[in-house]
Amino acid sequence: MDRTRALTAQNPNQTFSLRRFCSPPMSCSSPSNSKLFVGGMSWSVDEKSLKDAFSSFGEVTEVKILNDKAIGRSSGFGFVCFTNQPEATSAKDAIDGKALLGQPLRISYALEKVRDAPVVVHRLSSIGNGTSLKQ
DNA sequence: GCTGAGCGT
Repeated sequence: MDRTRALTAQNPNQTFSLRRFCSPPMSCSSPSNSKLFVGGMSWSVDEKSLKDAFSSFGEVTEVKILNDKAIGRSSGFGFVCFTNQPEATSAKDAIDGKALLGQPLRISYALEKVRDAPVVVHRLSSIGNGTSLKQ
């Protein structure tokens, strides 16, 4: 009669796979190009280290590491450009989550930062409107 | 022997 275990609606042993399911490229994974954003690495990582780590998965054509803005801390995030997208994706999926110099790295697709002006007016050569007939 | 999110001239 005595149930040693009360049938509670919740089982303490039921582990819910509450893992991050933001993996599917349906959220914000819009790899415009083989540009990858590397961050979360130690503030002592160099470009050659990242390039060496990324070049192991593909040919890295662009490697850039930026430094902080105000405090001027060591560089903690950077950008890596591959010659191909599959290589970048492979490297991202491979290095992303790993630890470099003892710190976990965070790799994501870099935002297409246009260094040119966001507005391309390129001058309007339609001033005369074509029919400049002045009667 | 520092401090840990974010996207570059």
